[in-house]
This record gives sequence, structure tokens and C-alpha cells, in this order.
Amino acid sequence: MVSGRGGGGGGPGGRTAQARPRQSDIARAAGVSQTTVSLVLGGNKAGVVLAEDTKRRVLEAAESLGYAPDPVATRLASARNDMLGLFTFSATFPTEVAHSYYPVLVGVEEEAAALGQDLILFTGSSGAASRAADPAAVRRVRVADGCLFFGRHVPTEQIERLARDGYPFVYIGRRDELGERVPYVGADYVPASAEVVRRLADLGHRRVRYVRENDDAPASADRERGVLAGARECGIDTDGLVVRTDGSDITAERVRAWRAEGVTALVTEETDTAAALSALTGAVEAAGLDCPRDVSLAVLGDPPASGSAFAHISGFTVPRREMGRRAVRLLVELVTGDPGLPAPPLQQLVPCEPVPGRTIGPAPSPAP
Amino acid sequence: MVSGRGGGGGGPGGRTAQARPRQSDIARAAGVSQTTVSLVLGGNKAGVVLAEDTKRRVLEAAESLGYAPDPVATRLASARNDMLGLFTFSATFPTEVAHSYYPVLVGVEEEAAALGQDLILFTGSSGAASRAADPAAVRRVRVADGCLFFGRHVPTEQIERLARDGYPFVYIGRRDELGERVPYVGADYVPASAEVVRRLADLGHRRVRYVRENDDAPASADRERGVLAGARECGIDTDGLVVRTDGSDITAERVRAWRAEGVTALVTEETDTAAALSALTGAVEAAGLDCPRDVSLAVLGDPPASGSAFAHISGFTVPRREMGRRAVRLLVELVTGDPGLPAPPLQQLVPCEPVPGRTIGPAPSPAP
DNA sequence: TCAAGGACCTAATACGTATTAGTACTCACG
DNA sequence: CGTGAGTACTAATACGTATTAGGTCCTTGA
Repeated sequence: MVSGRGGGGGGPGGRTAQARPRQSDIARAAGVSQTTVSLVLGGNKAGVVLAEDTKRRVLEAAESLGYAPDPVATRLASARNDMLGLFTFSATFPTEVAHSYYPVLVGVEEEAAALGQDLILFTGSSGAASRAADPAAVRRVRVADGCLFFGRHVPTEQIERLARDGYPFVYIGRRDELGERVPYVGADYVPASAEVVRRLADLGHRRVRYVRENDDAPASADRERGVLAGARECGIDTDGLVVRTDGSDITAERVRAWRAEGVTALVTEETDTAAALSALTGAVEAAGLDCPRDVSLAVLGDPPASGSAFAHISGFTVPRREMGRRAVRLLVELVTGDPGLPAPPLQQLVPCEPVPGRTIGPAPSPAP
Repeated sequence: MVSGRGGGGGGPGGRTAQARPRQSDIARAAGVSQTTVSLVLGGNKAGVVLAEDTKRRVLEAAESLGYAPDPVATRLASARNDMLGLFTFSATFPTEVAHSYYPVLVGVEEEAAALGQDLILFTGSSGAASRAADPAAVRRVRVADGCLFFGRHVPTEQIERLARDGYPFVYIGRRDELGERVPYVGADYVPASAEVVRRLADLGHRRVRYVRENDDAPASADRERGVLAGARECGIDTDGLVVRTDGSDITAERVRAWRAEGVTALVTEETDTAAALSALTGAVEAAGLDCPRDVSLAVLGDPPASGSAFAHISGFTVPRREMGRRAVRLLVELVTGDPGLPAPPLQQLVPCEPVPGRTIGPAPSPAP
């Protein structure tokens, strides 16, 4: 500490900064102690008795000096900083996936604001791609009272470290690989996926193809489970129902062949990469098929960016905003949680909302 | 202070939460003093000589305890945080204006990451609409080394307070009302607007209407100035050129009337509310006019959300991402600025990029 | 053998507020 | 006049880190 208050600083204001008044300045002005000032201006939670007149004098002095409490000192003294972290695992700040990241962020921010928490966005230090891998990056998270984690690729080891130390955190999105004590708020894909299949069945579809990503994220696994459950329930043929792809092998020919086999509905999923989704919509378009006249189409998740031909695709929406909200709520409960009180459910699923869309219609006659 | 560290907390791990490790914990583990730890982990700006071996022991201990410095304490002790704030003035977190807020955020985040700064999103306390009004909300900003302000409605008094105290901040968007010493990074609307008018003039347009919002944000004023300058330069009639609206009085009739008067091009602006923009596009559509056959249309700013009929409207884009970037760069310069060094330009304008679009064409014959 | 100088660390304190454990004084009652 | 209960306040300390002003050993040279 070199600066003797009020020195340089070179803030935007230009001229030499006036030192801000401290509680001790008020104390001097009002002829009381700093403690008294703190009691008058702070909540006086302890219930210390103070004379009306003293309070008045302190308040007047504070007013006339233009006192504003120093939030930094306040926080230091009260051991909490009312800050939640948000750490995103992906190469850089999500730009392309704006449509999927932003709603979560909005939900997080809303609820954080409602609960009086500020939000620290961790930017994973300088390294670009290394962010999730960098142990130091994850460690920095501890500056916040608790942290939200969002994104697919998770540095399990770092996180386990935090968990062992009892650091409070919540995942946004399901996390099976980390055991049942890891808190998360995910989307409830299973019933929503089953319900899409049911909708198709109600319209007479009997042969369906479900084109899914070729990876094993819980989100994909859940949807598949839902699709299979729905199919079985409604008497839809499960033979060859599930088709895994990285996108490259879904061609117009393949779609036409399915159609020839009597397939009348196609279902796919929406993920970070959207490989399956874009491959399938591309192939349907290339095959010159009309939705829903020739074939019904549904996506398990949000439609592609509006503007595309499939902006009004049927399916369901992932409740990202609500997930963000709930995650914050859960995290705050963990952070402030009284060990005596009953713990909140650590793993929560939020229902998805069905989207009617315009690409599901009655099953056409088997031959195109 | 009641809590004897390490007590409750109930982190996800289930078992009792470990308190975050302090420098003193590291000191104990490494068999040195807290001072030494601070010297090793902090910059050791004073240049105190330390044995290599000691440094190593401290670093190892820090690593194994999972130490992360407490930003609040760091800041109170008057060093720096490497945290920048982002405070948004609007009723709540911008949801509708996602297209305008998100790019800024992305730019801010990118540059912050590049400069090794974390980002605190300030959430303006609990009150929903009251955010900007709440003085306490603005004050909390001080936990960051410096802060970016973004949004139209600015609590001038609070900000002036910060400025007087020498707290570094930067506005995103121009701010005339606060004098010339207030740092901002804005978009350079004037030449971009003039250039749009010039484009129209080059295609033969002579009568134009510029439909602008009925408010006095600098952004709107700038565009008007640019439009007028461009018009004068190119011999476009300035009589009745500028039309102010809150959106309600721009009807299909009015557009037809303009057309009858020989108006061949319409220009509007994009703002937070988009009142003028949506009113005008709505009216043109309702009037059954085709762009650019019957009338040319341009917007000073970004097009409406893609998916709309006017997704390919001509005009220019606001360089939001770049503005975010530059604002961070400027802020960091202010924060780290040596008072001796030459100050960076406090008020910066970033050029807008022309967008050809599909709604500007040659002027049609005067009679429709 | 002693002083000077270097190498290496640490004690003490500051930052501004919150909180706890008192202190000092008054009044009333027995 | 001594005790217990208030009333009205304050001294002391904690929060976690940064910084400055020493301190304690060693060497080294005379």
C-alpha cells in the first residue's frame, strides 16, 4: 500500500479523485465511534440499542458527507461475496451456438438477479482451446461462492477435486458419469421424446426412422430411450428404428429408400453440432420430398435457426431458460444451505414443451 | 463474525464443506509466512529475493490445496482483481434484444479472455425494473477493477459519483450528455448513414423519407445527422425528409401517399425497441409494395431477426462485437494506466459495415 | 574476531466494514 | 448503599491479501 488516499488513480473524471468518505469520517463528524456508524448504517442485526438522537446525527453526517459503503470491504467483512460463477466448457465463448447458450445465460442471469447474486463469467484464462483442460482455469472458479458448469466436455478430475473440497456447484445438463451426488439441472428428454412418437402414431405413422448423433452424451441417450419407449407403447416398429450417424451417410437416396420401405416419418435430434439434424433436413430437401405431405419430420429439441426452410419443424423445445433459472436456485440453496435443513433434490429434470410445428401430418399412403 | 471456518456449507460432495484454502493455510503447509506466500503467488512487485526452493514449496502447497485468491480481499488490499464488470441498464437482462446484446457480450468476453480478465455480470440487485435506479446496484460495481456500462437509460448521478472517485469505466455506445471526459466506444453512425443515402442517390432516388424514433438517444441523432449530410451532398430533397414516429402513425396509407408524392426510397433505423423499423416494414407490406421494385428500403443498423420478410434489408451493420472488444481494451488501458503515460483516446468510434441487402434498387418511375 | 554486506524471510500494518464482548453510567428497589 | 437491570455506546478483533520496514543468518574481507 503506497497510496495515501485520494491521490492519483487517473479515473475517467480527470481531476484528482476525492477520497470517498469512510465510516470513520462520519464517526468523527458525528462524535461517535466507527462501530456506532456501522450499526446505524448497516442493519444493526445484533439489536444493539442506540439513542434516536445518535442515529439522527450519524445519518445526517453520512448524508452530508455523501457516504456510500464500500462494497468490497462489506463483502470481505461478511465472508460472502454474493457471486456465482458460470463456467462454460467449450473452446471459446459460444458464438455459433448462440441460440443454445444465450437462453441459458438469460435464465441464469434472471434468477441470479432475483436472488441478489452477481455473476462471474469465467473466461478460461488466456488459452483459447485449452480452457477446459487447464486446471488453473477451473480452480479460479473458487472465487465465487458457487459455480455453474455448462457444456459437454467436462474435466472430470478438476471437478471431483472441487466436489471433494465441498465446493458447491451445479451442472446445467445431465451428468451421469459423475455419480448420483453430483447436482445438475437437466432437460427431461425421455417423456418429451416419447410424446413426439405418440403424436406420430396418433396420425397413423407405423414405420419411423430416428436419426441420432453418433455420440454418447446423456442427452442423446435419453432421447433414444424416450423414442423406443414411445414406439413400443404405440405399436411402432422398432426394427431399424434407431439410426446412428455422424451426418455423412444420410443422403437423399437413403431417404428415398426409407420412403420406399414404407417409412412415413423421420425423427432426429438437436445437439451442439447439429450434425444429424442438418444432414437429415438436407437429405429430405435434396430428395425433393415435401413435409408433411410426403413425409413427416420432427426434431427432438429446438428447430434450426429461423430463416431456414425448417424453421417450423415439429418436436419440442428444450427449456433452456428455465434450466438456467433452476440451476441458479439450486446452487444458491447449496451455497447458503443450513446443514441442518433438509437438502434440496440434487438432480432435477425440467420438462420440455411440445412444439406443434408444421412438419408433422397424417401418414401418407405407403407408396409415394 | 461468528463462523469458525469450515463449518457448514453443505457442498455437493455431501460431507461437510472444507473452507477455501487461504494464504495462511499454504504458509503453514509450506512452512513459511503468509507474507512469503503472498510474495510468491502475487507478482512480488517489490522484488523481494526468495530462494527458488521456497517458491517451489509454496507453489506446490498452493497447488495441492487448490488455492484461489479471494478477489474481494485482493481488491481491498488495493491491488487488482483482473476482473472487469459489465453493467447493463435495462429493466432486466436483455431478452428481446438478444440480437443486439449478445454480440456485444461476445466481443467483450473474447477480448477479456485475451487480456486475461474475468468478467462480472452485474445483476442490479433484486428489483426487476428498478435496476438502473437502485444506487446500491451501481455501487457494487466497484468490486471489479473497472466496469463497462451498456444500455440507454443511464443513472447519471451514480455514474458521476464513480467518475469523481476516479473509478475507471467505459460506456458502450456514445454518451454526449456526460461531457467529453467520459470514455466510450460507440458506432460511427454518421458516415455510415450518409453512405446509405449516397447509395440511394447513385441509383437515382431524389425524394426520400427517413423515419426515425421519437427519442433523443445519441445513436438516433447521429444517424439523422448522417442522413442529412448525405442528402445535402447528393442533392436529395431535405424538405420533410426526416419523419419522427413512435411507430403508431406509420400506416399503409401514409406510405402510399409518400409514394404518390414521388418518394421512391424509405430509410429507417434500428434501435432497442425497433418501433420505427417494424412500423415501417409493416406499413410497406400492408401497402402491398414490393421492394425494391416499387420502393427502396434501407435500415440504418442491423436487419430484423432473420425469418422476417425483411431479413435481407439493405443498410449497414452495427459493429457490436468489435465495439465490445474495443471497450474492453480501452477499459484495461484505463485500469492499468500509468498516470505518466499518454492517455489513450477516451472516446472512440468504430466504423459500421455497409450491407448491400436486397431492398435497394434503381428509383422507379415517379408514378406508381 | 568483527563489521559490512548480502541473501532470505517475516512481523506488522493497512485496506473498510461487521460483530462480539465488553465498559460506563443511570435508575430503582430492597 | 449495594445490587440488578437497563441503556447507550465503544474497543477490539476478524475478514484475506499486499506492502513495507525490518530482522536473522551467512559470507567475506581485513
